[in-house]
Amino acid sequence: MSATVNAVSTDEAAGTSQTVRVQLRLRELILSGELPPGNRIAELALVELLSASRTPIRAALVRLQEEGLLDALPNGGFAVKDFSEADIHDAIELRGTLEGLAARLAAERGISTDLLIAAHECLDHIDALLAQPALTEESFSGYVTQNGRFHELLAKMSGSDVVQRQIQRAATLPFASPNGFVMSRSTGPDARDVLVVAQEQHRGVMEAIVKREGARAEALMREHARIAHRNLGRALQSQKTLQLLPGASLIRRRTAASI
Amino acid sequence: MSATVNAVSTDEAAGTSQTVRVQLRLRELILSGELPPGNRIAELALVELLSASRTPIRAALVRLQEEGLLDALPNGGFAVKDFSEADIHDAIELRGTLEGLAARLAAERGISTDLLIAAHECLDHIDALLAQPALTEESFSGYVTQNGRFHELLAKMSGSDVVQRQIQRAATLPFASPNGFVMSRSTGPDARDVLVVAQEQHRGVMEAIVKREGARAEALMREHARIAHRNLGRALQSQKTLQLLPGASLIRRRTAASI
DNA sequence: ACTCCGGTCTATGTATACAAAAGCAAGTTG
DNA sequence: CAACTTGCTTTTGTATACATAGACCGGAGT
Repeated sequence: MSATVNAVSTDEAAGTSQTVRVQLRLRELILSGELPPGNRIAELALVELLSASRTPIRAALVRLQEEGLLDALPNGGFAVKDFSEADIHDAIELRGTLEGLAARLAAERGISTDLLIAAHECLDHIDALLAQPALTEESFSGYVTQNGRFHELLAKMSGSDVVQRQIQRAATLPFASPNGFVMSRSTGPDARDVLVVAQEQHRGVMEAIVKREGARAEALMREHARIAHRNLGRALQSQKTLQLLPGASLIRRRTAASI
Repeated sequence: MSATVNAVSTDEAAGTSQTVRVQLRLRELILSGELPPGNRIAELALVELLSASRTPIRAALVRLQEEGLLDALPNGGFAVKDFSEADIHDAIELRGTLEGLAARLAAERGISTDLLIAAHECLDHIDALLAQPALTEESFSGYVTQNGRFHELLAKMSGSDVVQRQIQRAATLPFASPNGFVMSRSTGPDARDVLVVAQEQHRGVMEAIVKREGARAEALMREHARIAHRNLGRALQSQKTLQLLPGASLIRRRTAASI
């Protein structure tokens, strides 16, 4: 399928098709702040930047638009979307609602032992990381990994592909992702405390699911997502912690001086 | 932008670009049951069927895949997705949850008088339609219009583009749409009663939103969506009412004899 | 007769060529 | 001096050509 010589200039992981490679690379460019929001994206620039022809680039742009990272301009072309603080707040609330739905469905329908075991492995892992009084950068990285895995498992526990898919879509926005603001909180005295609280909620949700307490599982999962609200507020106050947030450049500050 | 002669074979509404035209026509083909689920879609067949080149067809296919109507096959190409009864159930629950979120946000944040007036106009219109003891086909059509408009307005009342967008995405599946099963219930003795109940819930939600009762608004909206669950069960029992459901061919019957 | 292998062929992914519309700049005119 | 117009340039949307990978079919061998 892949045509011609497939001149892989950047010899990095490009095992897949051009379209996928371009899509991944484009997402990186958007979230890292190159390709600033608002301006129209010139396809020709991407051609030489990504060393692919316009066709796969165009396909990737369409996919990213459907994902919600790009806006379709009225006269053709795309621009990187920007998000107000309110948008981010709502995106977090949205993820919480969807994860709450997943938790409720899991509780009502029951989950497979495989998923139960995997989830408990996750949580045990996090407990081990939090057992130390002080957190290293490594601990944080480990938490991020396991936390992401737990949320992924929870979506699966819903037992519904439709719900799982929608959760994945809602978490595409980097700030709405379960790990969105975790790294931005890695410094500071109460860094560990936040994770301890989050982990307590993880345990609570699993207990509720096992006990078939749907309403409790849902409420806990919603509240769990709301940790991100507080983290958002803190992150916006400090330019330093904002740097740790992927896609920080997409946030449209209220006090925007430009234009 | 639009190249060449733009040979509009079917001279129907084609004011927009080729891609949009193809996308709309393709959705029709999928929901109407041509392009049966499971089989790979041959792009060349679409070229002569839609009289457009492969490029806009391909773009439309990608968009429909992101919408969830198509599956990407492992070795390239797309196939029309099919949905189990459980999938449809979950899609309805999902829409209910999202509309519940919209209602709660509307209640918590308050809504503009413009939206309030528009919503009440909708509901008054429905009341007028239901005032007659017997329902004509025209009444039903009117209900569908106003019902769709009400749900659209409710999404707007959330005050959040993010939420509104997600609701729209969740309602892409025809059975998950607010009007999905309404037509399939247009016959039968209790047809009017169902609409009366639904309208009562409409009124309840609006009252809750105005009174700033977020939890009530959310719960009512969820329950409102669940009307579709019962309608789904009835529709599946009768082949005749199933014909009235757009996209009925996408439903994978449990007792599928094929393969 | 069944299986394995090779050739052909079709269909997808990709690259590129082309046409038209939007944006920009410079020139001209009131 | 400003505003409008006109022509060019840039850029997108579309059409098409090409290369490769998987599918299908036929034949040979065990």
